[in-house]
Amino acid sequence: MTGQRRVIAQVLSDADDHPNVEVVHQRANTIDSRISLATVYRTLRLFEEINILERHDFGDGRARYEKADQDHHDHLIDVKSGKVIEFQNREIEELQSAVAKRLGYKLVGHRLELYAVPLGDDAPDKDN
Amino acid sequence: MTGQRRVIAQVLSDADDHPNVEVVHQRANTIDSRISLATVYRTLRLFEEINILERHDFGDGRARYEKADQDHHDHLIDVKSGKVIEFQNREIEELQSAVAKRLGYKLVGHRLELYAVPLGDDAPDKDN
DNA sequence: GTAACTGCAAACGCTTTGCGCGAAA
DNA sequence: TTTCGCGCAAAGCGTTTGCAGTTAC
Repeated sequence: MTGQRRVIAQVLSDADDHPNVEVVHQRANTIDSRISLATVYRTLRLFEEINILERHDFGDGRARYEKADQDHHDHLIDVKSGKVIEFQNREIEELQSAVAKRLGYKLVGHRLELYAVPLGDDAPDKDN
Repeated sequence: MTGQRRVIAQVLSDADDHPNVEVVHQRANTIDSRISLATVYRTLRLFEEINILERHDFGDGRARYEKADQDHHDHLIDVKSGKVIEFQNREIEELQSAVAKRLGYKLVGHRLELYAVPLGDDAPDKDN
């Protein structure tokens, strides 16, 4: 266990958001400025493989990470601000398994993301 | 409206799967071998922007396309074969809106993918 | 001392783009 | 004729990797 890995682990342990690799790199460098981007990539991948971290792809073309959680959750992405909110819904989970089963499959994983705008903030969309 | 665009439109109109760009390019070249990959990329993006096509990302790192459908559906991906099955489930859709609302949001889009293995085919996974 | 890890820079895979030629209207 | 689309090759972007030097143990 090297210093770099400890720092990167710390960064993600402290994070309460879903930082991408560049952001992890920046935060790591705040603690120790001698950590290269390649090491961040390598370490994040390593941590993902041993299930310490989860990798997500929220459609912006870069991977984002969070610590692998005890209890499963999905994500709602605020498309105005980019904020990510975690939620759980047992009913949806059960329906997913049921759908798979009905199609002759056993569910082994899923991806559910809700893209949404704050209520009361949804003026008829003028183009931005 | 050029010949290339007509061919590419045809290819996706005929497709009953979710081809990636390379596959679209191959199929297009079967009809007219003078269509470049760049044109395929440009045309698919164009068609997506005017809502003739939908772009998907099933986690393999390349975009996949299908014609924009009248009725919305989600996807189940057979992780053994890579096959993609479309399905609809009104209950899940409604629950998604409800979840968003409960969090103070209005749902504007979502992504739901089920990753699954064929029933009876799910032997305790030996490493592949 | 040895194996594992790191930084650097080069390479990678998918996608986009600048440019000059050619086709559509 | 004038605009728009095309093919080509180069560039862009996030990510991975070969290599030589450096660390952990």
